[in-house]
Amino acid sequence: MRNTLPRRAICRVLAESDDSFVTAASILERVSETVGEIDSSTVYRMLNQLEELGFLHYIQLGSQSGAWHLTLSREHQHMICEVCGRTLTVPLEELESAFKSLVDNYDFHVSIHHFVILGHCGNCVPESRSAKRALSEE
Amino acid sequence: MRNTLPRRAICRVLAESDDSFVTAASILERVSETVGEIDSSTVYRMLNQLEELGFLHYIQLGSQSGAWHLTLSREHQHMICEVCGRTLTVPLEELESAFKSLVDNYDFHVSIHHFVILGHCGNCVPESRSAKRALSEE
DNA sequence: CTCGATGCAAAGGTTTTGCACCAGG
DNA sequence: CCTGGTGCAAAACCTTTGCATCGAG
Repeated sequence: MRNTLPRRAICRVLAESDDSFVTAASILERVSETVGEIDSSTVYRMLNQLEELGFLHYIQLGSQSGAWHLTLSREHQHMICEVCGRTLTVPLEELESAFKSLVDNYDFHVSIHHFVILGHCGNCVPESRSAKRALSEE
Repeated sequence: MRNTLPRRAICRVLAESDDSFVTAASILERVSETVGEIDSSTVYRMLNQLEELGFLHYIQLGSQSGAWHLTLSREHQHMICEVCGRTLTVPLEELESAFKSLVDNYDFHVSIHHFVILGHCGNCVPESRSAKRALSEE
């Protein structure tokens, strides 16, 4: 893998993301704020490469765009409130008993990096997708 | 809601889907096999209406397209093998203890209809997205 | 008759791909 | 050098939207 400016820029954004989710769009924006414009195809190619190498994991986040996050920390799962968008981090032990029974009873092995648990937090009332769309348009 | 031919056709497909996931594309295909071509915009408008009425729930399934499924049966959750695509149905009790702790400890309420649990089943070996893409192109 | 539903066409957003060119090693 | 990486442009794909028309009630 060659050491190029777009690569360095993307890696820096990923490093700064800590453990949150990044989208292709967010990377493009962040990079253009610092080292300047790079092409979206470069970002996608890079993300896919890093995913193949196992550094990133892909999930489908919103209704439109996908997101990636670092593989580094394996010990937790994410819960996202569908109303306010807040992301909660749950230690995996919290879910281990349930997931263990899935292996025992169904021979199914959960890959925690490939999905998030959706729901709503205590402050929020669940709404329909269209209601959310209407809200976000205001 | 008026009783029109496209509506009847879409509802029939949904009814026949039992509890599996349907995409807009799968509806279009199925309908065109029976009563004939209808427009995709009609399908999307219909699906969004049914979702607002609470008959359907939307989830993000593959990397590109969304999917809907009937709200009817509330008592289970879906697990999808990322390798072979098989869908397993898990009674909610199986997960209830874990999800209960999420309420107790995080005040987070899981909406089981809005996501699936991804992983791999006993027969399959997990692969990267790009490997899957390559496979599906063969 | 009236309003809601449809089909068509076009637009929007995300992601992928072909290609010529450039530059890292 | 030589291969891999880049930007550009264009395409593919899914979904939404504007608009004129049609038909259910």
